[in-house]
Amino acid sequence: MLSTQQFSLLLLKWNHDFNRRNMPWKGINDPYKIWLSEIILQQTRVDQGEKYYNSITTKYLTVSDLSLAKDDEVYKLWQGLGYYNRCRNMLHTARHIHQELNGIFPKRYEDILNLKGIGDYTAAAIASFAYNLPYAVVDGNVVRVLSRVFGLNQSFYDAAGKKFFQSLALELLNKKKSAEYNQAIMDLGATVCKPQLPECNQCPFEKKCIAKIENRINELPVKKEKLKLKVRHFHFFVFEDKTSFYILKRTSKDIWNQLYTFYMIETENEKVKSKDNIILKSINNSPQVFQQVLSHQKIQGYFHINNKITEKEIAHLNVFKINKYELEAYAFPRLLISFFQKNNYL
DNA sequence: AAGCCGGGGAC
DNA sequence: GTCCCAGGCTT
Repeated sequence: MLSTQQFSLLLLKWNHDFNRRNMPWKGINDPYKIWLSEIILQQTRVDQGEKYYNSITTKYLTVSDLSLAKDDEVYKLWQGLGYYNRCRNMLHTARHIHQELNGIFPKRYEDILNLKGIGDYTAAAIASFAYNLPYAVVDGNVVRVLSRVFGLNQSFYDAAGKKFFQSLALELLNKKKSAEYNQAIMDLGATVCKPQLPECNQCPFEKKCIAKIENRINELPVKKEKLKLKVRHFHFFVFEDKTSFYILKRTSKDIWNQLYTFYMIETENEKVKSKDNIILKSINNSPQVFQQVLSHQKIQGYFHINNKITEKEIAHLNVFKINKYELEAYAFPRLLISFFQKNNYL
């Protein structure tokens, strides 16, 4: 059995000798940029998040710069990244720091944790990377590495499991080199101890890894129960003239909050019944159909074009008029981007 | 505790 | 198709 000292030693040696992973935020200590990178990377692959990190940090050099930006401008930069409440919380926190904290990022773990959009993982990441404070990160990478190396059948997806892994991770943490250690274990998980086809021959724990020894690599970590896909039917009504579209901003707690779409209704199936909306007397009944599969729902998008509607009727809807050349100023869901591209608007 | 929130890359 | 990603918030 591996002692905590051995674990840390082997990990740091691997990090020094073999880890060549490089990312724009790696090794920096600006809490603002570290915070941005961590928010962007929540449930998001490094490859996917990197260009968003670059564009946001290029446009807003400090947290105060970001705090002064317009919502729509920032959401536009976030477009396509998903989990849009992260963007909402990010703006809230930037403005809180600018207005209430004189633009100074908090330095204590508890204060960092209290910021909107920051949970256990992100607080530990910022505290260790920016200030080298002794807090252990527990993300998907860490759970996978620890589960395999120590052969843990504990699930991470309940309160007891979270506590268990956080406790173990803290015990293993090299308290004097928390930044280096935390980065190393995540890098190991991302580049060697991968979810599928891990490269055990490059792993410093190969000879000690319980999962490897007992041939349980594919069983660990204990998987999260997969959620069943709910199918939803969204009917979009494209009101347009030569130069303009009518769009609206979504403001419910539903999917795509704060993004823009056409006027839309949701129905039980692919059919729109006249009772579904009295305004839509003359809907086009052969819409363009686009589908988007998300992790938790499948969305069928029906785009009804050439709708006959008067200005007076439009006034009853929640929409406003934009010029077609303004499309690039608004953040749209992927599904609408597909529609715009297919019809050569983008 | 369970549900909800996007989108995409690797296989 | 399946898995899962530098998770967190709401109910």
